[in-house]
Amino acid sequence: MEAADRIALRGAITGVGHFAPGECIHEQGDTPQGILILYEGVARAVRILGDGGQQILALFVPGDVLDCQPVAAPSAVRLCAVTVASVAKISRPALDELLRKYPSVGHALWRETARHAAIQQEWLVSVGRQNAYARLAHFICEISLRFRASGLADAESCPFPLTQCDIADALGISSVHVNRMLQRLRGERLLALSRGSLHIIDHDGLYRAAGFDPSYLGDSINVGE
Amino acid sequence: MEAADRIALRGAITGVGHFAPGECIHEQGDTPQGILILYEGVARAVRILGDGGQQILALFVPGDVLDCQPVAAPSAVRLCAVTVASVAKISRPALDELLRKYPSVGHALWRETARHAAIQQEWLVSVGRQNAYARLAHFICEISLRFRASGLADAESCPFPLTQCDIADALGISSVHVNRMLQRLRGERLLALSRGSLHIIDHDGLYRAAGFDPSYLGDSINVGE
DNA sequence: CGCCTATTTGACGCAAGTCAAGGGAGGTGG
DNA sequence: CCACCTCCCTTGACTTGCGTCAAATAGGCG
Repeated sequence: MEAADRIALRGAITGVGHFAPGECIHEQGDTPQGILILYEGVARAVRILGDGGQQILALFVPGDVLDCQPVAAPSAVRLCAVTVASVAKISRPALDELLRKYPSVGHALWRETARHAAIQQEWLVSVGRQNAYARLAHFICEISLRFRASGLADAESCPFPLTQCDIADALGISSVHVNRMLQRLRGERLLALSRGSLHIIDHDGLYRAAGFDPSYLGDSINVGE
Repeated sequence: MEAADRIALRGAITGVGHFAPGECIHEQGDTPQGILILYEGVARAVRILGDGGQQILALFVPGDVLDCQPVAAPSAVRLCAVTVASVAKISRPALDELLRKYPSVGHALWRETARHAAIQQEWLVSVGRQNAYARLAHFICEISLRFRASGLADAESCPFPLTQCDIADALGISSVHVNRMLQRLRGERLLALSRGSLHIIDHDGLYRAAGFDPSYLGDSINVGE
């Protein structure tokens, strides 16, 4: 994204919201009035199912656009803060104006939509074709890379704000089985994970266990401070 | 999509390709030179895995854009014809020109990207949180609706060009289990499926078994003849 | 008619789900 | 400063949905 576009995007912001962990940012079924950009913290998109279960469909780090769509339509997911989070909002009229004046911003947002579709596609491959062990390893690889890219993590260790139940809801397995597979990853000295902090011990080993290829993670639109 | 945009899009077409069933339209890892729009037939996007397995990530019907992305990047999937198919191509320079002259075409394509992301999201929910029975029912509901919307099916019956192995690769289960679940759907008198032709007997019953809500299927960009 | 591919069926094994109970760790209030 | 509560993690025992292997059957086509 060009510097001029970034400035234009920042100039179009019509409000900033602050959310506590677990708080709902946007409800499933409601129609979004504009787009939301995550500034600080971690958020997630989750589908609530009829039987009480839920599927986590995406995680967002600072710089990501939540539910990036060109037109207003009832949202198919609930957006929640995972950690304390702040979210910039660009209202629908402001967005229309912005897209009209700066067509390249539209392209950048389109690219952002495509980027999230690519990430979701990897999740689909992972959930569809890999066993729980590889799925968990893959998930952790992606998290650690995206957290690092967004400045949430340093080289040493990475914050990990998800419970094992959350991981289970993302991977489509049970939380008990997440625990079993985490034990295994720990036992194989691939990583350490405790008290909300992740440390990858054997980088290559973990990538190999996951069959992980990071090329699908492009650059986020990088809205900046 | 506006009529003017549709005309502009059609005018930008730089070539049409014809493909036999099973033939590869675009190879995984190659960088697309422009965008591809399916005119006739059915196509699919599939990820080839290292262990010989594969995951079908999308099905395309006439009017769909294959792998709709704003920028050229190595494709993460292989695109294959399922039936005999013809594909219109708009080369990268022609696309750039088109987007410059008709910004609203860009918005339509962006919407198409978002639409396919929404479909993929439903697949992720289905694969992640539903059992094989509901997954299969859901898949068949979607197929039949999309085929009908694109004019491939009439009210009576619907062409069904996929083998049970194909379904297995789409749903992330084994082909033997697809067979078992199909037997069950037949036994419950919800549908009939034989010799490449699908007939839904109990519409409501099938929707209920699948937990299917069709609202995620928006309109395709509808390029027309 | 014979080949090839897709479907069907059965037997068996395993990865993962479910249920249930116990143990920490942090937070809060007395 | 301790007691208690509430999440979350951990473990074990048992169950089951689905995978795998293998063989038989059925169509479609040259």
